[in-house]
Amino acid sequence: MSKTILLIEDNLEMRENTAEIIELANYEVLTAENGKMGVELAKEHMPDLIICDIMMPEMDGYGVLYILSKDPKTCSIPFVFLTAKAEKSEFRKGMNLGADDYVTKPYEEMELLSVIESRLERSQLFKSGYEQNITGLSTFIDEAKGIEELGKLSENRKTRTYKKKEVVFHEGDYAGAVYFVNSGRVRTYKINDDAKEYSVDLYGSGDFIGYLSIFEGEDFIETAEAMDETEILKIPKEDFLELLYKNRDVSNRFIKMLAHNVVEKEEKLLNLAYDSVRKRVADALVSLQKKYQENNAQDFEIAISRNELASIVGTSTETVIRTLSDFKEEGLISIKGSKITITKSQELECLRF
Amino acid sequence: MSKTILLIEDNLEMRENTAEIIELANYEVLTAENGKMGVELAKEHMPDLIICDIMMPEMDGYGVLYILSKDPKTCSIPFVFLTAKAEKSEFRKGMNLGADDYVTKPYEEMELLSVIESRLERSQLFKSGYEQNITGLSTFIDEAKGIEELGKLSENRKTRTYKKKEVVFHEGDYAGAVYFVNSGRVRTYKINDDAKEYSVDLYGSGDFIGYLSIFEGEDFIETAEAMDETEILKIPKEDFLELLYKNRDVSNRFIKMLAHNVVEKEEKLLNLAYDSVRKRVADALVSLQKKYQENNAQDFEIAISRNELASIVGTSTETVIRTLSDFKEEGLISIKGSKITITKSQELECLRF
DNA sequence: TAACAATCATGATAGATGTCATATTTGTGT
DNA sequence: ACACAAATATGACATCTATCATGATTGTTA
Repeated sequence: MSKTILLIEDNLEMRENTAEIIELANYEVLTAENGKMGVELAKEHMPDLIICDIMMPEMDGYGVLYILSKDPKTCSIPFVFLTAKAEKSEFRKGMNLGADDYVTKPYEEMELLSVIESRLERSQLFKSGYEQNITGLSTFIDEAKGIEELGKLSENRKTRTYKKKEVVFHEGDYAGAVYFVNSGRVRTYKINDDAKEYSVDLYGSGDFIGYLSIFEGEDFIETAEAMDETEILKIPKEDFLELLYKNRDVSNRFIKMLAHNVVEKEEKLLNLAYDSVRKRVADALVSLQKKYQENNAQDFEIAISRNELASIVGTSTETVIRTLSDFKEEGLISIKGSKITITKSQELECLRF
Repeated sequence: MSKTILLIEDNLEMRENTAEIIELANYEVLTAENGKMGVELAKEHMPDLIICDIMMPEMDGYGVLYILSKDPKTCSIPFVFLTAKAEKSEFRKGMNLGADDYVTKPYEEMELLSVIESRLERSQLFKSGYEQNITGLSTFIDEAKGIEELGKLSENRKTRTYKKKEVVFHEGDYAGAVYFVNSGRVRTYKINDDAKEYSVDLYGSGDFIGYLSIFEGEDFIETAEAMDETEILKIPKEDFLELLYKNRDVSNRFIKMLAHNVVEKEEKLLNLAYDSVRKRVADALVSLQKKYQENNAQDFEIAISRNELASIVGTSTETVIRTLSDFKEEGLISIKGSKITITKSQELECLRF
């Protein structure tokens, strides 16, 4: 699906010219002839990028940026100024307001297009999980492969392959890097005083791991373990933080992602406190399916050991096994070896007792 | 300790002039007369900021930036180009390489100094992001309090007083504002299908409430209820977001706080999954004391109903009451009416069974 | 393919916690 | 100070879950 770009520009000729260029590059273009209309269109259509003139009647470009960056819905849309004002003071004013980039008129086609492309790619990086309707555990990056910025990060770096059950990092290890999953699955868990594991999060391809520890202190606060044969890229924390802080839209997406993560955990706490194991197992199965099923493939098999499932649900392995047996008898799932297939997802999802 | 700035500039007069200006602003200055020397000095002294000319013999500014940004040691040093080339193409080339800013010659003193200052400030924030220790949620606010902007927020606004048990906002209400606790205590809770409450968070004076909902959607995702007579300030979400986004400092702290919040919830999940009610009640008491005891006052009484305590622990009221009775018999706490005083905090904290 | 280890499955049982009932105490308002 | 509602305390019992034991199945490796 092609990206939508909102162009706000008062000059008719300029607007049509620019729109044409962008359309030729296969983007969808929305145009607005003044700031007010621009803001309205932005809120209504949620474009992937906004290009905006500064000098305009009704409302100037600074005003547009100001308004849009105060709304959590629109604050993380990349914003590029397009203007004849090449003067320093103007440049500084725009950047201070939080513009992501600046293109001065007259521009060359290539210049404009390269700015568009690089901004879109960057913002793609931190698409937050809930925007993509992923339930379950935090996926805050998707389609990360092939993205320029990340490409830069991974240049000259080796990916390493971890075997099933191999530990990526241990709780207490020095947290000098975050990890990026290229393929496979990883789970992170914490261990309590009785040596029981609780799975804190699950990750798939396109996810960063270990970023929380970076904000908490020197060391990793959890253990990460490959669930399959998994390919992982190691990224020094400096690089990660640079990527994170460099752009307004990226860091705003990160804030959203973290906020969503908190909410998700709170939800889990509520479930863990009062829901029966039966319901929690059902929830875990459904969210595992949603998380790892690709393109809604039919007959998706959930590949997870009873032990790992138990650590997600927060109960003993035997209890999980018993519950699965019950589900099987009731025809809600089918079991082939250690693989689980959900047969009645509707019923499983709505399970009350 | 004053910051060190590395100035790389081939023109003698320009170099001395600029160095003088920077020194007058109380920074320490290192100077290099060409790119090669600049790189060496940078690696040796690790300055806090680098100002670099573009056109130079031996190695030009782009080369310096390229080399330094490949080295993990030096890649996070803010890098500012200082140059006569005001042309767009040059500007873009530098920014694409990862320069943080651009100052064109001839510059005014104020311009240069303001760029230096803002870049140093910003890089300082990156550091604090993961190098500083943060203990609680309210720390964000404690620090924010000192920030001018927050003062402005509360000016000209009325506070409202809520009675004990009065609801500040309901789950499902439109989230058009966040709330700021001036005095008193507030708890937020969610309700599950069986109408059981789980206390998601506790707040005291100096805390913001309801900010998570703003990032999640239109409505509040939880209910907030005063635990005492409580004075609360209502802040429109636009104002809150302005405070948050306008200022790099604040948004950086906010990220830190959110990350910490996630970790805290994960910790709670681990406890809730495997710890006995006994241990969870003990933990809750200790953390309640830590949260609301002012200046380590002696004989601090925890004022909380058994019902509220149960919703924090995630268990039934009766079970909490039984556990408290046990603690009382064992001499760990004393109970006066509904008030609880911890008498052996050491033992309570280290409780295993 | 056979052998072996790991995982899965199930039974028996004890302990922890939830639920309902009821008595006692506390707090509040008049 | 009194009355009444609300909160706290305790008992009896049912239910859920963990634990330990043991057998069945699966998956892996030589």
